[in-house]
Amino acid sequence: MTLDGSAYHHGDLRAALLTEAAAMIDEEGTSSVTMRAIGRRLGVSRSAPYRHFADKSALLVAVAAAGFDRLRDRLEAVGAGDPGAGIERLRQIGEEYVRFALENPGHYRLMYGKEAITRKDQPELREAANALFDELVRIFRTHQQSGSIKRQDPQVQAYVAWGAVHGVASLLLEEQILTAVDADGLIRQTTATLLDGVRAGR
Amino acid sequence: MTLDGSAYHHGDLRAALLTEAAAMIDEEGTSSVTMRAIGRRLGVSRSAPYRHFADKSALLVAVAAAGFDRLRDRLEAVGAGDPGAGIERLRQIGEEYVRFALENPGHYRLMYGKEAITRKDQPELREAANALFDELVRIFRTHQQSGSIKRQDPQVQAYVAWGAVHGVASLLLEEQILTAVDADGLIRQTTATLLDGVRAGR
DNA sequence: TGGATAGTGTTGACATTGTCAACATTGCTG
DNA sequence: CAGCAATGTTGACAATGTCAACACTATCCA
Repeated sequence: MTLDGSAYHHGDLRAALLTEAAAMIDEEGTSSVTMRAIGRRLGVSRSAPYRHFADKSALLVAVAAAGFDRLRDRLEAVGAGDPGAGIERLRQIGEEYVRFALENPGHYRLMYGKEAITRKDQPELREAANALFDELVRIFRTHQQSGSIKRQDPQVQAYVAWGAVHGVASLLLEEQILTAVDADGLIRQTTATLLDGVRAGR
Repeated sequence: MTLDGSAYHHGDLRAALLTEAAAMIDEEGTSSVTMRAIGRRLGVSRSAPYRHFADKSALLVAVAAAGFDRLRDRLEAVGAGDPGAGIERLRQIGEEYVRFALENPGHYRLMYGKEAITRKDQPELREAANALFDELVRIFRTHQQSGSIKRQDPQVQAYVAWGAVHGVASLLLEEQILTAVDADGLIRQTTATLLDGVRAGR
């Protein structure tokens, strides 16, 4: 590969496509991502992406999967400096989850919106989401063993928690929440209610 | 309007567009709704819908709003024959909510997916969603007065509950749930956790 | 009654988009 | 250095949303 600016080959177009698509999605929504537009922004022709992704849907799937990876990294980092912080870490993780969604609205929407992504089970996306979920289950299992939360199927417990934070994040993103309601307070009460519902010893 | 089959005018195209679009959405997803396809199914030309909706987005907004209305009707009907059924009604409403989502997957996705709907605050959709929310708030307020649940801002309480059922519905819809997990059990545990978290007297 | 007029539906046209095929350029490997 | 695989470009095409110009119909008023 050449290093001068007039390179015929881009260098690392695949990675550039992923970050540029993510940026466009957060700036102007998924519908603003067209093959021509993304090519223009990267100084590349409209069909160059086809050398790296089978079609537009595959590109979006990869972007969504990368989103799950980033989200997982952020959640893993919560309380990493203070291990064994007890049940409080659960609350912090839940709040970090919602924060991620609010900071990356378009990206987050894509992660859950299969609309823009044509059928065909996309294992890449499924696996990224599952990795995030497994992390959650592990945390719940740990807290069950330490006796701080109810002993229930940790998978179901994790799904309930995941659903709750995802739901609130989704409502906030879609601006379904009245402006009179304080978003931070809503997020806090969501995690608080969840913890009250799952805490051991009634 | 004429009554023979070769009518130039459809009769009630507006209503037909709404139900047909909803049907197509649940059958093959929002992306399958094209002006040409819906016209074909209704025996009408591609641009006939423009006499009733400003553009495709406006049609989808109307479909989504109708979805919120139908959902509200169903939730209002829960326990209507057994008034004052206590806190148990909350659980039933939550479960009915998820059931609606699972029975109308495409329609439900559209209600919350602003992707397919181009910007421009669509007051019709906002109002339909708010009507549903107001109904929820009223129910929580009632239960607070009867002393069965914690005295908190009922709006926030309603948002937490709404978010939780919406989140679980969304995970189920997007097939983000492992097949080994029982969907009915997950739904029940969601409402149970929520109620435990909100019940008065710890 | 009959004709104006607004409402409703149709066809033609155009720009945009995703995608494929054919071709061009580059980098790497023997 | 020859050749081959990887990567990028342009031309073309079908599908789509949408608008303008035109056609048909119902309704209401003189």
